[in-house]
Amino acid sequence: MIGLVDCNNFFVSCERVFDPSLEGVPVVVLSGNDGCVIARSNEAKAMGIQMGVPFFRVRNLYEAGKLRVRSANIILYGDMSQRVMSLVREMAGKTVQYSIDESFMDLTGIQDCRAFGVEMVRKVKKWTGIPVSVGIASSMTLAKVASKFAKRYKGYKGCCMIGDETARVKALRLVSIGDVWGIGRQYAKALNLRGVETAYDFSLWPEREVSALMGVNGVRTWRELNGECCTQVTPPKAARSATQSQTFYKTITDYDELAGLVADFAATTAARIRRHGLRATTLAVWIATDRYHLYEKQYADSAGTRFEVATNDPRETIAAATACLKSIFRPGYAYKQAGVSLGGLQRYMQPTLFDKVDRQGQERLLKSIDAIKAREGNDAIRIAAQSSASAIRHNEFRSPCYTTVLRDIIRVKV
DNA sequence: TCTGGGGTCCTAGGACCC
DNA sequence: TCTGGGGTCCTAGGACCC
Repeated sequence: MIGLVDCNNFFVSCERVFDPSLEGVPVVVLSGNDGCVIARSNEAKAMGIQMGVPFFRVRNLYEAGKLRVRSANIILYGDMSQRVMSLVREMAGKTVQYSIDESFMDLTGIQDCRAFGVEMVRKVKKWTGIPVSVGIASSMTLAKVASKFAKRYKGYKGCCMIGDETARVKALRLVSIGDVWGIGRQYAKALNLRGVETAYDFSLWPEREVSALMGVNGVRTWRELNGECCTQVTPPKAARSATQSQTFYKTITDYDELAGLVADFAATTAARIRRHGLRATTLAVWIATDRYHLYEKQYADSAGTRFEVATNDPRETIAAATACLKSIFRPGYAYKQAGVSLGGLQRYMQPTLFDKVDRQGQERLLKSIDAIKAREGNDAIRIAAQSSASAIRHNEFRSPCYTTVLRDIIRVKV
């Protein structure tokens, strides 16, 4: 059997661990720049607040004291995630983390899967403060379905298992096709048009028709709903690309200001892949004006380039990103978004015959920079071209980094 | 009705996920 | 006034090869 552990309303739950006054009341967590709602407590969901809704649409609720609000604190959530996931690994053995708040588990060999799941829910809550749900079934897609039921009905004590054919059919009849993992908005619409309302309707379709409409991924989802296991719990492959992008709180018209931010993206993305021992062979830069303000002059473009020798040196990524930016920047526009993406990531470096860079010296320098950052903080050392993207981020409702920054550690009154 | 056949590589765009 | 950010995979089509 395959299990899925899923943290309930994860970002909100993290905030609640350190601020119990958020317990039992409507809470939302906002995206970067406090743009839109990216997590909701059950109480906030019950008020009808939708995922992804712009904050200004619900700000009145906050001002009326009916809604509590937090800016996203990814450092805190990342650390809490590690605590939960390491405990899950310890209990289940073979696991694969699927996202910041979900892990799949291979439960082969476990006698009483449901009892195991119930115990996991209890233990994770007790040890980390985070409430989780566990879904168990013969395939990943069905385990996803099961975890939704575990959340929906209190009687399951946090763990639902789809263990036989009767349970499978009963469950699929209760799930709308759009709520199935792998069926997004477009396919849900297309399927509704063809008379498919529930996951069960879909599971009865002939495989040929599924294949014609949705290709190989659709067939995989269809088979998994029918109980066949098509995806194994295997370690994730190394990342193939890494991106950093930002929607700015204000618009930017000045080239130098934009170039400083793009340089910062290029440098931090390089640092990120370096931490994973990866190098990039391609780089792309994109910029765009405010797509929501159509009465303003619109412009968006991107440009890419290729590295002769795969690199994770911020000096090289900054130089490449700056050249790309120069080729697409048009004066007279108010830019609202920009991003840098490194692609073709690989573990090895193949030097070329005419490479002019001293690669060993480069490696030594980068190691020294990383060591200084590790000791003195991320902002202790930077390339002159970089400005600070985080400095222009707007976060009105930021909570402290309780678990990762010493001065933010929680105080207990005596 | 008719068009050779079999490949590879790259890119852009579209679907999906959290 | 104010609308996120980070990914994956597949497919179709074009350029090119023999």
